[in-house]
Parts: sequence; C-alpha cells; structure tokens
Amino acid sequence: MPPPKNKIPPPKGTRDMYPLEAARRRWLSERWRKVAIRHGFEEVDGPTFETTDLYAVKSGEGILGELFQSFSGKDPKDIERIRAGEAAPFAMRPEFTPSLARMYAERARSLPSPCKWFQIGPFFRAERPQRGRLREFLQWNVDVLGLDIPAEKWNAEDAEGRAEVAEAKARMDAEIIHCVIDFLQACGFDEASLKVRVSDRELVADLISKSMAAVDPTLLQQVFELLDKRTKLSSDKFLMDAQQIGFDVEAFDGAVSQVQADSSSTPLRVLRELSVHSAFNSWVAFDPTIVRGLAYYTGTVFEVIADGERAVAGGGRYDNLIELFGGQPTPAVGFAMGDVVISLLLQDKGLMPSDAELMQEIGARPDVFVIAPSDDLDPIAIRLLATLRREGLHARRSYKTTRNVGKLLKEASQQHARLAIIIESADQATIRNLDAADQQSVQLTSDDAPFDMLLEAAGELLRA
RNA sequence: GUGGCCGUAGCUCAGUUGGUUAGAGCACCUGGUUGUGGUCCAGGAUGUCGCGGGUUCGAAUCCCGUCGGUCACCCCA
Repeated sequence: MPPPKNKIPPPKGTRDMYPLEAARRRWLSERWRKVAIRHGFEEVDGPTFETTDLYAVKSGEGILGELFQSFSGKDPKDIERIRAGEAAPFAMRPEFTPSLARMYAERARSLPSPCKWFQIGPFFRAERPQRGRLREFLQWNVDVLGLDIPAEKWNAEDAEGRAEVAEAKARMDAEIIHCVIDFLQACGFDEASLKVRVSDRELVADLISKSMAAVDPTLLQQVFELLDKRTKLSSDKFLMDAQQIGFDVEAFDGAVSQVQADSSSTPLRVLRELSVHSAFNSWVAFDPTIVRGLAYYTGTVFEVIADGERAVAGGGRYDNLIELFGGQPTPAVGFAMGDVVISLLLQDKGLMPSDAELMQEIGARPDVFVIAPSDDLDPIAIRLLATLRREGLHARRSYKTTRNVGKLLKEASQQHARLAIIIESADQATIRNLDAADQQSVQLTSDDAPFDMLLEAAGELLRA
C-alpha cells in the first residue's frame, strides 16, 4: 500500500497512548485490580464485541442508538440488512453487565454464592465526546451476584423471610460501596473532595406513592426522571413539571426529611450496614435525587460525585437481570468506574503520582543504568548489561555519543533509574545509588566469577 | 444526533487595521565546560498556521465547507 497522502488522525473520541499515558492507564488499572482482589473479588472478562441481540434484551431503543455496530463483511446478507436499516449482527460492548449476566447464568449452579467478580477492559459508546466522556474508555466493573444466605431463601414471600433477604442484600450492597470507597481512599481522596450519594428505588417509590393521589408504573418512572433532573432544573421549572404530573413536592420532601430525621432507623439499610465496615459514614449520604438512568436498577442506587466533574462511578442493585438472561432469579449488585473522569480528577486534585512513583508501582522503573565513559569500555558495558538482564533486572544504557559522565548521569536520573554503574576500568566500577546520591567503589571482575561482586552490591542496594 | 465557542512547533502561547523568508518559552538534538544528576555556554532541527475550497495583486488573519476539541441538550446501560 502506498503511504497515505493525508494524515489519518485517531477516530473521534479515542486516544493515542504515548509512554506516559500508557503508564498512567496501567497504573490506574493496577490500582483497580489490587483493590478488587483484596476485597475478595475474582477477575473475569468477556468478548469486546457481542451479538447485538444481547444488548436488545433489556430496554431497547436508547441503548441501540449508541452502539458501535460491526460485522465481518464476509456475509453479503449482513450488508443487505444494514442497508435496509437493520442493526448489524455484532456490537462493540458498551457495558459489561449483559456479558456478566450471561456468564453467570451459564454456570450459576457451579459458582460460589455470593459470587464476587470484577472486570477491567475497554468499552465503546457512539456518543458525542466531551470532557470526561470518550467513545473508547477503560472501565472497572465490580459485582456481587447472589447473597450470603441459601438460594432457597432468596425469593422468600413471608415477612420474616423478606426481612432476612433485605438484610443480606444490604450487606452485599455495603461490600460494593466499601470497595469503591477503599479505592478512592487509596488514591488519596477524602470525603471533602468526593461524596457517595446513595438512594433506594424501593424506598423512594414508597415515598412517592405517599405524595401522589394514584401511582401507576408509568407515572412512577416519570417522577424518577423528574427527580433525576432536580439538581439541573430551576426550582420553578421543577415545581411546574411536578404539578403537571400530579407529584406533590412538598409532601415528598416532608416524607424524605421525616425519614432522615428518624434516628432510630437510618433511611437506608445499606448505610447502616456500611457503618459496620468502619468509619465510612462521612463519605456517604442519602440523596433521593440519585436515580441512575432508568434501565434495570431495582433497589439501592449510588453515585460517586465530585463537584465540577461528571459522576466518577455509579451502580446499584439489579435483582431481575440474571433471569432475563436465562438464569434463576438472582439478586445482584454492582458498580462501574471509567478511567476518563477519575483520571481528570486525579490530575485536578494533584493526586496523580509522579512519573517515578508511577513507574515504580507498575514495575517499569529501571533498576540499573550502565555508563561506559570511554569507547574501550563498551564491550564490558554490553556484557554487564546482558548479565544484569539475565539476573532479571531492568538494565539500560545510553545510546548517545557523549562520554560525559555528568550528562549520562543526568540521562539516568531522567529515566528514573535507581542505580548507576560507572565502569571505571576493566576491573573496577562505581555503583551509585541515584535516590540517595551516594556511591561506592566495587571490584568489577574476579578471576572465576565476573561481575559477582557487582551483582551482589547492586542486589543489596535494590532490596533496600 | 442538535446548537454555541475554539483550532498557530511535541507542550503553553504571541503574531500589529489582510502585506515579503511565521516567533518566544519549555521539551528535543549536537558540541563545549566541572568525571558525578533536571547547571552553564554555544549551536541545531521542527510547522503543508487542523484540512479543503473561495474572495484578493497578496490570507495564519476575511467567507463557506469539513475534521477535531470543548460547552449545553442527550446519555450516564
């Protein structure tokens, strides 16, 4: 193929990742992974593209419009269908939940209960990009499927059984929220910069029904939609819209504050459960305007919010989704966090680690930088590099022509190397700790074991 | 997808009412200087002024289109 005449930029809403950006992304996903693992979640993954039907199972219209559709191009029928305005057979995954639900339903009988899974990978949405919203992004999904009580009890009908289930759900919800907060804390955020707003659709639906003459499911949806917009609308507009659908705002607000004021029972079970974990109360608050889309949440819903940015993470309980994908009715709860908003926030708050810390954490920091101050020492340097690398160390050298030791040390520190080894002669070297700025002279070779003394000294410094 | 704003070197920007070979700082490269770390000195390379078209003797500058970014709507699965 001839070289393209015009530059071809990356597609809208995608990113080219140069070493620094790639290192940051890896650092973030390592953090995600580390936190999820220490909370007892196991990593899973699915295909990055799925059958389009998978996303049509729940909802339908709105979601399909934001899918990146795809097809192999090998089947003429596909092209005909697409020409006719039908959906392509495949779609780049816009979320993980349907894949997760399918995977769980497929093997539910042999999986532990509760089943705690997390996933990290790229997702795609054909939305118009904005700050904090791209068309390709990395997402961390964490879910708890099932409960910590026997499956026979999950669908109990009697009052006592239902109470037991509600308690179990609250415990799982709390585990999910605890996991997010732990991650945020590990990144250096505190409750002043981020808040977790929690609501419960069942509870709010209950409060709504007390604020309206008659409630049917459609009307309930409308009220949820309106509540979702409450912080965005002017209060006049909000009140007008509420009146139009017969929603008594005053009564609703009264019911909310009454519930909040009742010190004998926290409004949300999940908040009560969360306080058992430890002192996370300051992070979380009940907020009835948190609705989280309208697709499939059934109980607890929550969002991590920072002012000035869009939501950092969000999730909730989706108790009827697994059966939609062919499984037994299974209570489930989870959340997702994208890399875009959290990265912006880390930058804004100065919490993004320095390049050296970043490289250290992802294991990309050079252990040793070898300096040969004259041409005749080059062969020794090359041999030393080979030896260091065979020992499993990350060893580098300069590719510049200069022999100026000062400049080469500068290069070593720019690359954040931990040690510099300056070859002085055929049998003498200086090993310098670049962090501590101190150095020692070491014998380079001995008769029977070349580099042994040096390796030992370097190993000692690196372990420190 | 709809509407508003923006687009000059890798980055942050300057560029006089349209006027000749488009600039600075940082970063990068080379040489020198103290054989010991973001120093100092000297030098260097880099832009199809986002792209395409139009107006004009002449366009980074004015007009149209397009691409990209950004803000609002939307969405937040």
